[in-house]
Amino acid sequence: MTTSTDRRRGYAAGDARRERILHIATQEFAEHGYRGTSLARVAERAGLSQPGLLHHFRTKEQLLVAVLELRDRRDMERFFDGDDADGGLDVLAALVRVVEHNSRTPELVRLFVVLTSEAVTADHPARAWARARYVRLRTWVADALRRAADAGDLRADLDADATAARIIAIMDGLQTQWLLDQDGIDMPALFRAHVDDLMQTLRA
Amino acid sequence: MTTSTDRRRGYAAGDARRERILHIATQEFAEHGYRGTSLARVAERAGLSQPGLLHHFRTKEQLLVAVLELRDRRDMERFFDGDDADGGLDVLAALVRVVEHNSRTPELVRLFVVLTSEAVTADHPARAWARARYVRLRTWVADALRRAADAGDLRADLDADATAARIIAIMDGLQTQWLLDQDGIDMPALFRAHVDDLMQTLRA
DNA sequence: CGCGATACCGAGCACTCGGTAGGTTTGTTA
DNA sequence: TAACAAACCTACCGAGTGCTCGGTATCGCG
Repeated sequence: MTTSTDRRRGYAAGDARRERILHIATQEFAEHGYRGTSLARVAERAGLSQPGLLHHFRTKEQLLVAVLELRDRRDMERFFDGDDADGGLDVLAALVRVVEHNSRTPELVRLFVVLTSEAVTADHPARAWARARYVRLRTWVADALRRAADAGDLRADLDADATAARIIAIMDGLQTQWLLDQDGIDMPALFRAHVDDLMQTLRA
Repeated sequence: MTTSTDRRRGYAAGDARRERILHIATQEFAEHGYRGTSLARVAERAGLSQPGLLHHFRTKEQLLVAVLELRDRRDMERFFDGDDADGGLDVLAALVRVVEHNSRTPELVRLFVVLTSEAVTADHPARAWARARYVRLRTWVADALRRAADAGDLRADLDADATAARIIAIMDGLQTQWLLDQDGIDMPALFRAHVDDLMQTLRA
């Protein structure tokens, strides 16, 4: 089961196994999507039987949720590590660093691109997650932009919500193009150029 | 089989049936992706048996290819209809119109978003198509931008390839956000704002 | 009319899917 | 050490997958 908040003591072997399962499931979901991933294959790679896997995660959907929760948690930790607090304009620099980091971990980028887009199909278990994630991201970037405007770093009349949506859109769009042609697309450079142009337009 | 260039005479019933199958398959692929779509369901909705469907399209993959070819053809016709020829700066206005049209046909947008992203997974039959489509789109927008620069409408030092990649990225990124929250995201307005900013930055 | 191509259908193939039932072994704790 | 939960296993299920085989009925042309 393993929701994000359970404190179990003992049974270290089980915990280790769950961790390994999540690691492998992350790879499989990234490479084949949710529908294209089979529990049997995940189980085989994790070194147990398929019912053995279902002992730890009762359904395929619960496995997916656990993978997404773990990744969200990891990403949050990573992001609010180097520079935390409010930030304001720093958020743009932080996003550039995120894109640079992403360009070194294509498998995790693939996970988000594949699952997010798969989630726009009917009755997909990750739909609510994808939607909530976008709301969270947009709100978060928009708030930072507003703080930057209040601090006088950006024009007071900027449309923070629209700008946030556009920044996130370009991150996502570049990821797709980059995954299909990693040699032909310089994702970090393209994103940095966009942020530079944005600064030029929005500077107070 | 029905490749894009075959001129068969007679057998109107078969042609009509194929057209209907393609129409339904387009909907199914858009709603469930390639992996989530079943031939049996497409056949049922088209009013024939599953082997009957496979008589017209020998494999699931061939059905997908036929759907993609038809859509590419339709889109090209639509786009090069109102204003054709070179265009230069007109291309940006044309792209704005495309986005506005897209906002009225969410199912077709979904088709591209779902299949393109599914295509970044391993061994996906639409991978080559998605990659080639991006190369084509980028080249096409970049060429138009270069013509606009040559004509003196845009700065001579603009990076046409990078700008083209970014424009397409934002179109795609906005589509994903919009599909997940059609009421919360004003896709045409956001794209138009981006193009306006771009013009301001790149005007000669 | 004759003849080949087209347009199907029913049955079934070999396989995979997520999930269940019921059991044994291993580990932890009182 | 007794009690119990966790960590598996084998065996299996029903449903669904894309696809094939072998047929038949119909269509269109010479």
